[in-house]
Amino acid sequence: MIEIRLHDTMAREKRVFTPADPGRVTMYVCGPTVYSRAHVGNARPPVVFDVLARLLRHVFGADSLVHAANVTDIEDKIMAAAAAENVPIETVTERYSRFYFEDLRALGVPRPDVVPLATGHIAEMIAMIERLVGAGHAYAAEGHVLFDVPGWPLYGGLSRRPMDEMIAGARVEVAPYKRSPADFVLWKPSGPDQPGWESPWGRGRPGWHIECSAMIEAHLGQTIDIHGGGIDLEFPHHENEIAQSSCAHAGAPLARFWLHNGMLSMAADKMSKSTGNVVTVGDLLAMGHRGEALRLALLSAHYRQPLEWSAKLIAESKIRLDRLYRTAGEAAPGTPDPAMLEALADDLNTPLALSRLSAIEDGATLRASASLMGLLGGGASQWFRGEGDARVEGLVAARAEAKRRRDFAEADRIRTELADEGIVLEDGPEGTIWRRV
RNA sequence: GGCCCGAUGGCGGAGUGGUUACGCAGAGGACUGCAAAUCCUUGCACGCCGGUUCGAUUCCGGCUCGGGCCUCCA
Repeated sequence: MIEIRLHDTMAREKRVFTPADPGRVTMYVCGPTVYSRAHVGNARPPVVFDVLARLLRHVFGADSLVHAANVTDIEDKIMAAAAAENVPIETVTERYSRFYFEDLRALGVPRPDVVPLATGHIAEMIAMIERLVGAGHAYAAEGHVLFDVPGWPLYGGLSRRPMDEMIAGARVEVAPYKRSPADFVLWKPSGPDQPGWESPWGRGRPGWHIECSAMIEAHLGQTIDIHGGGIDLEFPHHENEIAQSSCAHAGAPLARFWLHNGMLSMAADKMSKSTGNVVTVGDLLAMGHRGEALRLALLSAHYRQPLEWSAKLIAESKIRLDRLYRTAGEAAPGTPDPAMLEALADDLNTPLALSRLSAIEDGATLRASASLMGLLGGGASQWFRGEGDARVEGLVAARAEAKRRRDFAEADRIRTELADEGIVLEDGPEGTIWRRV
C-alpha cells in the first residue's frame, strides 16, 4: 500500500498518515457561513480536501472515508443579512447554501458524505456546553456562557501562542462579563426579535466555535483522523475547537492530523469578504470560464502555499486542460500513473502531480490519474465543443465543402466568421474539430 | 509590538547538498492551400551578507523585502 505523508500543523512537519481505523477514515473540514456568494478563496479548501478525499478513497477503499463539512447557518452576519432584506434567516441561508453547492459542483467537488447544519445540532451543542460547565471549564455570566481559557493550560498548542501574550495582545474591547480577555463565548443571549433557542441559560444561540466541536462529536466521534480548513482558522477557531472538545472528552485529542491551506490573494491583497477584494465563483462562471479550469488553477500551487489569483492563471489553466484533453481523448480510465500518485501522496503535491500528468502519453492512464485530482471527467469532444450546436456544425460542414472546391476565399471567410464568435477550427486528418476559446 | 510562513528564469510554480521540474509566454524548424493544433529544437533561475562543506539555490545565522494570524474570515 502506498504511503501517504501529510503536513500536520500541530507537529509542524510532514508525518506518515495512518488512520486509527483503516475501515473508517474520518475527515472534517470547516465549511462556509452562508450569507453571501462564495469567492474563489472560499473554494480552495473544498477543492483541496476533495483531492485528499479522492486519494484516501483510492488508497483505503471507496467506502473507507467519512468526509464531513459543516454549513454554518446561524451567525450574526446571517442575522444582519436577513435583517437588511427583512426576511427570515432561513431565506438567506437556504439561498446561499444552494448557490454554494452549485458552485462546488461546477468545480467538480461532490457533496461531502455528511453536511451537518448548525441549526440542526443545537441540542448537541447545549449538551456539550453543559458538560463543559459541569467540568468547571466554562461559566455562565449575564446570559452568556464562556470558556475559561486560563483554566486550561494546554490552550494555544496548535498556534503555539503563549497565553500571556494572547491576553496582552488582545485588541478587542473586553466584554465586562468575561473573567479573562482570552475567554471566548459558547452561548450568547438572543433578544426577542433575534433567532434563538431555549437553553439552561435562557433563550439564546450558540457561539461559532462550539458548532464544529458538537457536530464532529455527533457525526465522527471524539477523535478524528483529519481536521482541515484555511490557515486563517488556525487561531482562534481551531484552537477553541480543540479546547472545547478536549475538555468535553477527558483530554482526548480532537484530531490526529491538522491540515491547513494557504490563502488566496489578488493584486497583492488577501481575498476576503471584509476587504471587498473578491471575485466570486459565480461571477467567473458567468464570464464563461469553465469550472474545471478554475479547479486546475486552484491546484496549480501547493495547498499550503499562498496562491496569487489572476485572469492569466485562469487562461493558462484552460490551455493546460486543452492539451490534457487532447491526450485523454475518449479513453476509458485505466490505472493511475505511479509517479503521479506518489506526488499526491507526498502531502498533496498537486503542482508536481500536474507536471507528471503532462508527461503521460497514454489516454487511459492519463484519465485515471487525472480523476484522482477530479480532472478530465468528461470526454474530449464534450470538453472542446461544449453542448451540440447545429448552426456551428453547419458552418463547419459548409467550409469543408468550400475547401473541397478549393474555394479558399469562402473557406477563410467562414473561419473568420466563427473566429469572431470565439470559435477556433482545427483541420486534422479525421476532419475539422472546433472549440470555443 | 507578538506568533508564523515565504523569497526560484518574462510570468506561474515544484524540487534538490554536486546531475531535467513542469506549465504559460518567446525564438527557430517540421507539418498546412493559409492557418490552427501537434511534434522537434532552443534561450532564460535559484533575494543580500556571512558560516558549515571538497562542493549550497538546497543546511545554519544575520539582513532586506513580501505575506498570514493576533478581530469576522477558507
